[in-house]
This record gives sequence, C-alpha cells and structure tokens, in this order.
Amino acid sequence: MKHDSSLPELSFFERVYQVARQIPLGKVTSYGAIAKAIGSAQSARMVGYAMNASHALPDVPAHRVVNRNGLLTGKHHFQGTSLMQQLLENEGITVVNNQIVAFEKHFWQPEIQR
DNA sequence: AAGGTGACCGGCC
DNA sequence: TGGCCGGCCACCT
Repeated sequence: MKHDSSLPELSFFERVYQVARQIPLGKVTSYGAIAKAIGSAQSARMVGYAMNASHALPDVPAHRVVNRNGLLTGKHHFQGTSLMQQLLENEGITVVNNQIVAFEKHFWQPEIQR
C-alpha cells in the first residue's frame, strides 16, 4: 500500500547546508563533523563537494568549514588568495599558514540531525 | 551510460 | 614523521 504521507527526503546536499547554516559566527566546524551530524560519517568528501556547490546559495557560511586539523583546505575555492582567511579573521579567528590558531577553542560541534 | 574525480577521514603500516 | 587505502556518493565527461 501507499503510505506516502512522508515528507520528501532532503537530499544529501540539502542536509549538509542545513547544518552549515547553523554554524555560529566566529565558530568553525569540519567536513567530517557535518558528515557525522547528518548520519553519514564516512562521507566527509561529499561534504566538501557540497560546499563547492554552495557557492551561489545564501546563508551558507562555507568559510567556517575546514578540515579536521583546522587547515583551510578549501581556500582555493574562494575568490582571491586569502578571502577565506579574511572572512574568518573578520569574525575574530586567527589564521597562520592556512591553519586556525587555537582550533579547538573555536570548534563548533553540530548537533545530530534527525 | 560507466567510470573518474573530489574543499575528507580514520586506520594502518 | 609521512604516505597509502578504502569508504562514501553526486557531478562531470
């Protein structure tokens, strides 16, 4: 039978964006943490892919997503050579050699989505 | 239309 | 210390 009252499932990308939009100003998280939060812990790579596609979307703070070591691995996907770093520094985060200083202190742990 | 390719991560030498 | 590998899955030829 048709029990089709279920809501349309959000796509993988949409779930990524849903989490990313929650990252508070002045905080950062990692690709892997987002992957885990949407129940797809081993798909960190796809999170990176999704961030790449988030370019045009409003309210997706892609600059607040870095790799597990606090390295700005996505910086080359922003315009200019240091835009990502500057956006972060505007929010009070210090970056040296593409690495966030006191990373743990700024890390924001996404809540598990359900 | 099948296969290569990632803004990754954890595990393993 | 550093490199490789497998897993994941949407895009792009």
